[in-house]
Amino acid sequence: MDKYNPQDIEKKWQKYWEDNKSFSAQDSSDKPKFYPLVEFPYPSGAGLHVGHPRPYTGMDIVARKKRMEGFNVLYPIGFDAFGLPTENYAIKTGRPPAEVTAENIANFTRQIKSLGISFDWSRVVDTTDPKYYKWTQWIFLQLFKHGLAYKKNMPINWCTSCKIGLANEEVVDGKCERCGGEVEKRDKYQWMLAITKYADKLLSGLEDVDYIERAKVQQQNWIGKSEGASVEFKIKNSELKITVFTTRPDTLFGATYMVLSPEHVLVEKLKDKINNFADVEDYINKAKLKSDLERTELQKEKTGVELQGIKAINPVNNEEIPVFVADYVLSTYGTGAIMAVPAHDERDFEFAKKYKLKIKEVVARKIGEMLPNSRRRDGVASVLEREGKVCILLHRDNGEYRLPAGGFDSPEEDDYATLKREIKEETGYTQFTIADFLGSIYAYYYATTKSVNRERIQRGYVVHLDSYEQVPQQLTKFENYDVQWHEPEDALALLKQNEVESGEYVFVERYIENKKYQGYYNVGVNVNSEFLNGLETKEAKEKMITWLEEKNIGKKQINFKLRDWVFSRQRYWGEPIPLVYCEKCASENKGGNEQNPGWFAIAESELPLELPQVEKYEPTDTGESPLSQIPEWVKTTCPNCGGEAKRETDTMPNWAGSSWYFLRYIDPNNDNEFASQEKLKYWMSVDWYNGGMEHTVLHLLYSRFWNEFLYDIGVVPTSEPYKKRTSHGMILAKGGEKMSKSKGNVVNPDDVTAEFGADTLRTYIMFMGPFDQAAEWDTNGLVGVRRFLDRVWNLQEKIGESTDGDTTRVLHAVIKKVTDDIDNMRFNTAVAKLMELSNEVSKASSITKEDYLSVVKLISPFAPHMAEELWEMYGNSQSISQEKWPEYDETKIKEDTITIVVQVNGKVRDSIDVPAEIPEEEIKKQALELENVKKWLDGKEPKKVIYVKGRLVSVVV
RNA sequence: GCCCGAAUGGCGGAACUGGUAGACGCGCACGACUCAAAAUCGUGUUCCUUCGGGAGUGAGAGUUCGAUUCUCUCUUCGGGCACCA
Repeated sequence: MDKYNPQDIEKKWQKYWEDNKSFSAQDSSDKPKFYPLVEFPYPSGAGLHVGHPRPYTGMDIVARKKRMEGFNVLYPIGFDAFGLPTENYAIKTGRPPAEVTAENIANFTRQIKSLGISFDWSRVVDTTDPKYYKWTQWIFLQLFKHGLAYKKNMPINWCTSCKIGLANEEVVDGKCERCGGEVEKRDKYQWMLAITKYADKLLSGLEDVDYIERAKVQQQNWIGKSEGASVEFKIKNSELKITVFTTRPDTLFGATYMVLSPEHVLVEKLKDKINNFADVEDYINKAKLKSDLERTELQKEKTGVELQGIKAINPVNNEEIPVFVADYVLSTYGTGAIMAVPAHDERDFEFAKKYKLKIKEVVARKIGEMLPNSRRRDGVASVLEREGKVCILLHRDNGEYRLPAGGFDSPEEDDYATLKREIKEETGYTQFTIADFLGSIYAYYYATTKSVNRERIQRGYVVHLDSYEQVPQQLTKFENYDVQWHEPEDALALLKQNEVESGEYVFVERYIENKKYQGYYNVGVNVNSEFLNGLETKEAKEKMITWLEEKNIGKKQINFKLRDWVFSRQRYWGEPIPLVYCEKCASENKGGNEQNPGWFAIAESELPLELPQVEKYEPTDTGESPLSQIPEWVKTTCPNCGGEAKRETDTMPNWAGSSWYFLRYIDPNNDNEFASQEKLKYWMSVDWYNGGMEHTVLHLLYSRFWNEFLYDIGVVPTSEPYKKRTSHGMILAKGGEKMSKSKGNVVNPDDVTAEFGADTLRTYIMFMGPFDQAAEWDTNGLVGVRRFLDRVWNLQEKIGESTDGDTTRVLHAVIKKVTDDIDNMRFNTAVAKLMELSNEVSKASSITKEDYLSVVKLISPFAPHMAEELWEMYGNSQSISQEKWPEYDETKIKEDTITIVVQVNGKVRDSIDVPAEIPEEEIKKQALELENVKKWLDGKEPKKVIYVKGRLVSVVV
């Protein structure tokens, strides 16, 4: 027998697969289809590192097994090759990006092929190939024609030292990634895609797909749907209005001021009426200078400036309220203005405290359950304090504890008067000052002292006792209390004894936790809100929206965090945007796109609009794309009037090519369509898409958006492109660091395959740990996996006349386990089971050829080269990848004799071997007769004997 | 701050639906083969122990005959979002 020699074997089979097109998918077949997908790589100059093979191998194992289970599998690969690293390399070396890209792709291809992944190499796509980006441009034109692309003035990141516009990803900690220079915002007209029009679809589409939960949650958060209302506030002595978005229209009565973002257009419009405009302008300029980072980092203290001379009118009570400009309000969310409700919003509360603005409470926390025959009696409660202790009253007859509290005697009585009266009556103290307000509670409860149900709004106060002098308590029949002083925590414990959650308990809790009133930011019951009083938040919202809609000053509104997609890059190495601008048509308002006067799509027959050759790839001083430096390319004729016109010189972001590549794999060489309808119907959707967590928001969302759009215009068969989405963990260098060129800790798969072989690399990467978790690279681990493969190879020696019973049983159990594990991407435990199987066979005296080949088939998705070689050696001509996946026989897994563990009081004391089908009574009897069990029973009668079938007997004494 | 996820031997990790914790691999120790070493094969390997046992899955409580698994509180680490009105 020859030794296992992966280097020779692997080259041989890679050539065989290539020559025989073993993994080419069939566009029509009787077999069911299966379309697995991995994210295609960016072909960098650095080549592959060991992180790349993880998703490729994982899905390869799934794909290979599916083929053996009789599926027609399309497992494609390609290259996402537009983008900055190549462009930056071109700038540095002056070499054309296309040339560099071709080299990198060739290298990546060689490396990926050396791993034995069963990709269909006849369908490779390259996003920089004009035959491919012809259709990227075509899709963009469809978006343009359907009103989903528009040009808008947007701030871009401008590096002051490189003098170029940077993509967001190139800005690291507010500095330029390349030179470390300052980055500032500059406004530029940019093409935008209206992804926000698909916000609802992108959100609801998540309900029907099988994505890992994290990916769904991240997308949901990114889309950020919130339901609420828009409300108009009039400005006093002006025709102008301030419109706000709020998720809490129920708190409108508590809106005591308004805030505009520094960028809000109204500030300029109100200029003449603002008495302190110089101050306001100064504040706005300072806010503009702050970078995004500073604005969010300096969130410790809120700042703002009042627009003096301006008052807004709260539409629900016609109160005049002040208006501020403050940068804690974002121009990019909602309407860029808010109504501030300091009592029920943490940020507004903080701001109001600082600028001493009115805080009006309109929502009270709700306590208890609605009781029948409730009687409303509002009142106050006081946390009466003295030397750090608080006053508690003990009822002499029923032992109930309470705080000094009571209801109002007359409608005119205010809180202070009620406190004064009640504290005197119940405690005899008369000298005190109000130290703090603790908020309101809306409570339903049973008043034991008076035997009635009550419904009450209770306002809580911290009351500081100034003198300990007591007048006699004014006891009545029901109010018969002893005054006690307790530490606040003890008081809380005593109040808790009342069993019913009381407002008073909550006040002492707030007293301890907050020390003072902090506002209430949750849902509750409306107070101080006229027609909303007594309503719970949900009903109050609805009633307020109805009221606003009736008065025509507001309406129900849904708002999203998702923003439109900035689609322009002032860069060379991207798809040219195939649009033309005609000044003449624009000024004469002739034809063209409604939202974009003067802009026209080029004729489809002119696609692809190819990237021209240029001398230099640097962006220009003005931040224009390098394409603007080629007059002969820019100059063109207007598709509308035939006159002179200019091409758009911006290019697309590199998210564009990857937003639809899964469609092109289906029909990669089609020159007439991006893919044939027939083929799309056969292959779509992608059955299983695996990728990195870093792409769950942008790439996944963008590609879902494009696919949903293409579905809406009737050119793809499914709304959602991916049925299932999983994620792989990163592979880290030793020490848990990320692998990076600068740290010099990158492991190149070429070195690993040269030393150990591709099959060892593949199997090791799968064995490292759970597929979806990060794993540390450890060369020692490779040794163990190589030993395993050597052992499997050497098991040939065991081939003989028979397989013994134990080995047969293990084989069938492993078939079951491995099949199940692959379906669930539990590759690490699948490999462990295969190792157990090979250990088992090593120990056995012999194994039949048929059973040995079953072992080889089970290993084939992990170590395909070795499996093919062994398969060939034992007289089979067809590739093992065409063979049938082993099936297990449940009856062969069953054991005749099983080991039952016997526990006494939860501790294992013995075990017995019994026939598998032993009756419960019999096993219990046997267990109790065991010497060890008798010893631990110590003569006592067992209280209980539990039998868990096939597992254990538990004896309880 | 908010929302997720995790924590198990010297190390990576395993454990079905609550039922013998530590599968599998690495490392280590001993043994076989060898003049010797490597490779390979075999045996052992959670900790403590008076060898009867006892303790043990980040910490503390709870439910249970029985908890790595379920509930609550806390600690640490990782990830995502972050003034989103």
